[in-house]
Amino acid sequence: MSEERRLKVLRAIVQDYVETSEPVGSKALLERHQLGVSAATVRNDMAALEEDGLIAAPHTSAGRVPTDAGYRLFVDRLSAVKPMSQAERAAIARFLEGAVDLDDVVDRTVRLLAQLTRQVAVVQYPSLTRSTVRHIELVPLGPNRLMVVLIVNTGRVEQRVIETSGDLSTAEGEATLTTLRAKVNQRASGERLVDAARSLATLTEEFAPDQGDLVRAVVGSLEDALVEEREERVVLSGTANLARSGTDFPLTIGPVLEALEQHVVLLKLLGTARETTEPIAVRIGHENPHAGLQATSVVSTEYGTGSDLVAGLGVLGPTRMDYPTTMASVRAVATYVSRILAQ
Amino acid sequence: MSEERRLKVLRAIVQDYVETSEPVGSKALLERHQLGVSAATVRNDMAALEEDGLIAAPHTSAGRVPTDAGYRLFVDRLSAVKPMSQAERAAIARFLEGAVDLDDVVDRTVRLLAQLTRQVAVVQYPSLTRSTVRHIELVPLGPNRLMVVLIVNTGRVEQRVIETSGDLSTAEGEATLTTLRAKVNQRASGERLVDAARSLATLTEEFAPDQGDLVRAVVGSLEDALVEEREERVVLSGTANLARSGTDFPLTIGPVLEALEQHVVLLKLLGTARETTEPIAVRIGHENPHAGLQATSVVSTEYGTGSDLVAGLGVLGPTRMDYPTTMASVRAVATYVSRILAQ
DNA sequence: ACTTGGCACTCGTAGACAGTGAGTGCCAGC
DNA sequence: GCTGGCACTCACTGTCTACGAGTGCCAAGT
Repeated sequence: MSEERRLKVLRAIVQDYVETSEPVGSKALLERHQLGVSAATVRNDMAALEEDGLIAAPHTSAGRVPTDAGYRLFVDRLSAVKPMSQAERAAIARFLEGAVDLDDVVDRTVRLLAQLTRQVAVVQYPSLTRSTVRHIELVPLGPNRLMVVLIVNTGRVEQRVIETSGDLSTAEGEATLTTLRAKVNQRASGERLVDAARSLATLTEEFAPDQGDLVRAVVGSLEDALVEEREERVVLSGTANLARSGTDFPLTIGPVLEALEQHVVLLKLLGTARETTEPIAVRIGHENPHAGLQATSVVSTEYGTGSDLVAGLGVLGPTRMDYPTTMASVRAVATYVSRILAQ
Repeated sequence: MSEERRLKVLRAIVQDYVETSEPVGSKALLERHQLGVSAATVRNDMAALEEDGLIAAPHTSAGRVPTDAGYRLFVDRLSAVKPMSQAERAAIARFLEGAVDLDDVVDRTVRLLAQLTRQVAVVQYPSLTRSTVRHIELVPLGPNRLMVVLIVNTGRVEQRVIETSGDLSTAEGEATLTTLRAKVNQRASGERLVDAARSLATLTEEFAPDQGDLVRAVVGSLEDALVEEREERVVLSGTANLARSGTDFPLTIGPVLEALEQHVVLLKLLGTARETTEPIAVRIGHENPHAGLQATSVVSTEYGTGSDLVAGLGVLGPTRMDYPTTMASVRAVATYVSRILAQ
């Protein structure tokens, strides 16, 4: 019994099932693929595949459907990422190039990805980890309220509002603020975020004790913003595609939507993309940690400019998904958005 | 035939249908409400109501279901906003008070609203229309790229990146930038956004012709940001509730999700809230302009601090919705978030 | 002029039942 | 190890029936 032909059969099953979304039987397989063997032989192979847990029958005497393990094997060994046409690549590039700022880049990326794959697209905001501080601004909002604005070289802006104990509206208060603004920028500008945080920590010493509270408050809030990496934000698009995906699983669409609302879950999904050695990570069905996503697959990858700016991006859809083309789209979009970000 | 009793019947039908999500017949109505009349009488009344287009029968010999017009009458004349308990109000206030910045306020608001109403919540970011400019920062990102940051007194930050023709990295370029930064702030700081835009328009005259390009570019981008009110952003939460809402309309959930992704549509929905005189606007079924939302209702209102800071907020759900309690939740959340924003 | 009880009628729903066909498993032969 | 053949299993479909919820209408009562 040729191992090779068995895999061919598995591949044919996956392809047919993805296309028709119906369990595929031995006869249908013969019609649609030139396997050069008879139906009975295919049946034997299918029995073996079922034995191995790669396919399963929903019920007696229906066709077979790939299991998660079957998809996994298909993705790992039976498929190649489908190359995209030159025209498609050009269209992607053109669409992304119209972006005016970082928000717009991310926005366009996520929309594009959703449209290309006709699935739910998830894009993480570029992380600040390796970025540097461009500028820090302190804006008084009232006698006891101060807004701290952190501008990063990638174009991201972080803002915090803090309550101060001393009165800022007095002449003395304003003077302190001016000094503080200058010193903070002197220490932090141009530094990497982690370094800036470290450097700011010792700033309190340079001020009189009675200004200590204000300085501590400002520095504390900056450290927060710098270290906590709070801007681990994600954007998503194409949720409507979930409803469209065949009569496949409109029943379990609820849990999926719930999972999508918990951005922490999405971040974890995209984060694990970095743990693999593969350029494109695929997580299939039960391989997903989250309970609501066990009927879905996630195709994700990294994007960004070198080691400077790294984030994740990907799509989520039913396990019955066209992996080769989806992977191609994800890869292409990641490539081009990285290029745009590099300017 | 007492007009009054007929309305009582309509109210009973709406209430029962909202609760059971099944067409309600004359008999069931008698069991659950003390109407003091017989089934036959109720039937006559129901026939009259159907004649008036207030209720309809899904098919012969099933119960009746309210029409959009029926809900409308119910909301306008047959129901009162259900007051919330002191404990609930306290819980809302406590939850919102934990917010650390504007983003967080909006985020918490939308989550809270979704959870309270068990529906899809939509919150618009506070609009800048009446706000004033706090500060403008010009940050060079490279020899030919400049980031313009606009900080508004409400705490919002807008950013744009522009390409410049002249080289900014020369000494001369930096000097121009410094001057420009000073002049721009001098003219715009403290002004209302529209006024600032007007005031900036004449700025070009103060610079040498060869700097005109740069100045024009910066001013143009600021005017964009100031006038275009691009930060008409909306956030939403609770989309998973759509799936849960009975076996009501999981069929048409697709179009709804699509509509929700088009933020322009949502903005328009919230915007029209301001056109009514009612404190809380209710748009029912076909009253919605968007085709995908004709099976849904929107309950929305304004929030913000006086005339200074006004935006919309609301929830969206199936037309079969508990209007009195939903309206109560929307009103309460709007009240408290306004209070928080007023500080 | 309403209200009421009664009654015939309509249909949607649920259950039973048989027929059909896709698909399988197995076996004997090549 | 492949192939054709054959019996078997079930899901699916369509039809038929019985049931019951609910209506519309009418004649009688207040």
